[in-house]
Amino acid sequence: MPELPEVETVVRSLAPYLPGRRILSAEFDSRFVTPGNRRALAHKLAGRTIGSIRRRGKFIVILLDQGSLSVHLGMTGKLLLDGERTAHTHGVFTLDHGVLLYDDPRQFGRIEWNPRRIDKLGPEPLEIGLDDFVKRLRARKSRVKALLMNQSFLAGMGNIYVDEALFAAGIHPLAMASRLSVARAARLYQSIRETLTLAIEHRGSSISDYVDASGQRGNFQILHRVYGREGEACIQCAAAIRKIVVAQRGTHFCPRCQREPRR
DNA sequence: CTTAATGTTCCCCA
DNA sequence: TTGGGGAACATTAA
Repeated sequence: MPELPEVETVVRSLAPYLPGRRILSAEFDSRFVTPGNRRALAHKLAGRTIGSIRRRGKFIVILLDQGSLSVHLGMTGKLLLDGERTAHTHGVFTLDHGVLLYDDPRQFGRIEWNPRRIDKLGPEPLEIGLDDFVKRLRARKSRVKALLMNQSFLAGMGNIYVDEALFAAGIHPLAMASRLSVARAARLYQSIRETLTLAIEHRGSSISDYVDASGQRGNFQILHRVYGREGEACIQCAAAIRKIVVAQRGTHFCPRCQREPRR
């Protein structure tokens, strides 16, 4: 469920409530979501006070009075404030006021103490400068779709927003990054910024079950122009949207607006 | 019954 | 060192 706009929305929905809260106790029951010693993790969290909550790439980072906690929502993870426990609730944070639940059917998400994975993330797409982005992009010999999904190149983009940004930029997902002109790379930079900014304004995309911490769905899915629209008419040229597989992910694009790169 | 799903990591190969 | 391809992780819905 979560790419940058969804994670940002979750963080914003928690920010008014979490800072200053004390974690009275924590419980974890999944060896996938919380690999390692779950009781030790719960023990480290008990008694901690939450300082702040922020987003880095697709990670939610909660700074504590001692140490920090990171939550990655994987594909189906949810952080819910005062929500109902289900068969897929794998984390429970009992606070001095309220309860924070981690719910994740597929258990691809991770809850980690002092995470080091975050150190390997590339720059934030809404913070990197144009020149830096263009230079980094054109230095890579990789399909542009695969590159934008690579979190060490750029942090936060996922399958939905890469497809949407490439459509907005008129770039084919199989185009080689190193062969994009400076002008086309610059257009991609702007398309990424506009797509992500608009998606955040619409509180993210709820394709199947994404909700923020208060259980509210996002609305950006109704504005998707290629993702999930295979066979439907392109909103710009009416050609049928095509779906192929790139980097093992369903990839949607307009064959007319995003021309096949010549090889 | 088979396939695909908003993600990441690891292994093998070029 | 870089990048591509495939498998794996667990669950559900179409």
